Amino acid sequence: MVRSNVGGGRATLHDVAAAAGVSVTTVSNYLSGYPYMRQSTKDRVRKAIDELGYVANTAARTLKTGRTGLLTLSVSDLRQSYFAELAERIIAAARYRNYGVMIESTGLNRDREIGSIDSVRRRMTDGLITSPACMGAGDAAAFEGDYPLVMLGVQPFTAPCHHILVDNVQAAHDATAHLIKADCSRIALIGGAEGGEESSRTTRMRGYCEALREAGIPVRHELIREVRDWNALGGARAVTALFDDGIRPDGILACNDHLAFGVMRQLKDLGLAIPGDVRVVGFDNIDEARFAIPSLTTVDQSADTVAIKAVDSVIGQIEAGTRAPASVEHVPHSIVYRASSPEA
Amino acid sequence: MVRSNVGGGRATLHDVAAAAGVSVTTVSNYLSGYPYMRQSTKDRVRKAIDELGYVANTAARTLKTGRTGLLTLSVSDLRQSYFAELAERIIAAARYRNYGVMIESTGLNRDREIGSIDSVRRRMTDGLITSPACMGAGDAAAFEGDYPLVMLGVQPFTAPCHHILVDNVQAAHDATAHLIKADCSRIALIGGAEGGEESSRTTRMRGYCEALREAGIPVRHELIREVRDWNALGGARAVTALFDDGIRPDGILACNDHLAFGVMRQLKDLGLAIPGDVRVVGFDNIDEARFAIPSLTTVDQSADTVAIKAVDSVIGQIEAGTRAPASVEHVPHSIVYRASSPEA
DNA sequence: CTGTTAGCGCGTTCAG
DNA sequence: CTGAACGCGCTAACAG
Repeated sequence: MVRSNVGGGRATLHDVAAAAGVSVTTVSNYLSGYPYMRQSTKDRVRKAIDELGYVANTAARTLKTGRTGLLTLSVSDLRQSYFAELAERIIAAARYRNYGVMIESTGLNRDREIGSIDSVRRRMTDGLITSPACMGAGDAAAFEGDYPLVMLGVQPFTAPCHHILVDNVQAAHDATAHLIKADCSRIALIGGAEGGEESSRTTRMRGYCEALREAGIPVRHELIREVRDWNALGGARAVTALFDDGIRPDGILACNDHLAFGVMRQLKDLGLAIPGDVRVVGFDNIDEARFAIPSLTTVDQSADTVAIKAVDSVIGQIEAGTRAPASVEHVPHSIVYRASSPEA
Repeated sequence: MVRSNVGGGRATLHDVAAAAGVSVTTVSNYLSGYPYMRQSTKDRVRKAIDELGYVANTAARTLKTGRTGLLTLSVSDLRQSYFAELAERIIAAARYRNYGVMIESTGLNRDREIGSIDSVRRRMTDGLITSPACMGAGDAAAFEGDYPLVMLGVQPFTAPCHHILVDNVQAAHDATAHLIKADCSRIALIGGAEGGEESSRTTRMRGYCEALREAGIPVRHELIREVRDWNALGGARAVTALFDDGIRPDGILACNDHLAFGVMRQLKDLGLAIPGDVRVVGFDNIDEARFAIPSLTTVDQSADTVAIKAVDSVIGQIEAGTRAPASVEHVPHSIVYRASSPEA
């Protein structure tokens, strides 16, 4: 019978020791699985622990050991399905390793992205996994330090840490090549950007251009549409703009799945068939992509692999007591073929 | 010039005190905004802090004060947009109050739902906001205790704490009444359940039945379809099953927006017009609902209000040092009219 | 206005 | 195999 005296939660190691008629060391040893102990002692301790509903105080342990058992995950917006799915997997991977995850949502705010290192600086958390979206080329220094850190996603700076991401240039290249192979010649890119700092926008743009060039198709800038907010509305508007400009693409590569959903919606409203008149490919392979109308062909970013690698890396650093050397690790990507653009 | 000695993070209050030539109390006072201090002392302390790159150690403070500045949010699956949006808002509300949020994802596992109280039992976290989905009528005792707790969503038990939720019966009633007012007479309910423990499924079902009865429309059980997983696939399948059984609804109330997306997809594939042939109403008002094809009429659950109330409540309890008395608080709901079923 | 001091609860020596 | 004692870094009395 456990007495959950959670709130008033008195019982301390001393109480247990007193109740069991042993010393605190003995209880501590018992708790950490120290083997050389009389069975009768073990039983007494176990009984005392149960009766008192003893639960170790994390703060005291942390103060002593320097470990909180917590990780910080910093993303820009959990409402973006990609991040929600990534978070879900990171929580699962961390849980498996007996770590908890504190989530910081920075809402596309550079200062808050930088500020997310605070939780580890204050030792509230043992390490940081971050995916900044608004930091500039000069911001690398913000991450200088020796605390455990893993960086996720394309960045305009060279992070002084382990950096995990898919090869966005190659991924966009592959997706574009797929459309070309399916006989598309007027391929639009929704969400790409021609200039600005290195980001998903620019790298996916580069892959797109590369693939076109390799196929001998000239890059037409009217086909490239920047979109600020990568959501369905942005995708729909981009299609409208495209058609308003008299452009009739036969293939569309959207920089994420939400954009692709909006693209498909607008194409349908214009009376176009997918993939008959226009093929559509997205990016991220979020859960909803399977259920879209039609189901969406998309680039899988192996969020699961990223999650596991990120958690392994940061915990490895925690256990090693020092940051991993700077390095870039590309995780594999793949195209998931569905109805919006079947494999050619 | 800040030396970010995060990892090796030595500098302690004593170091700062020594460097500034004052005592630890003075530094501590300075840090907590104690007003009665000579400006020159303040300056010396500030300077020492900057030079040493001092950052307070949370664990030590926690050990002393008993507060971690962390909340636990426990949900079943962050990939469900409703929870992602709720989490985002709870993080924002907590952040505003200078609290961090640790997220527990329990994946429809009862034991893990119960286990989510562990983080507060171990005092790793100051309070818990939880939205269990798999606990039974007999599980109320699991939440006995005096720690700060807020329960969210319909539950089969009377939670011994502050419990925040929308009135699901009334909400489903309103949604159904809206369809009736729009001249629907064969209204299907997707995701409702006729039996089983009290849950969103059964309460929404009750509201649906009530509204029909009030309008003098008999409840036809073939129109009610249980769906295990409330995602688009489930919604699409339910529609298929409905039509396979020879049933032709003219209005469909889906128990969440994802179901509604699948419903709409399947209706379209069957060549039916929305809202012309069939009107569709969802539940939750997730962000994507605005962008669906057609845009989705849905019941808004005021996730934002829930988030703010939940955070306020749990922090209130933390500050009061005791759990709030058991109480049920209904937050307002509203129907957001969009293209899938415009206001009659 | 500032300094001294005693714990918070746990892990970890070091004796016995 | 077990017990006593110290200290992690900070806050809060309490003195001065």
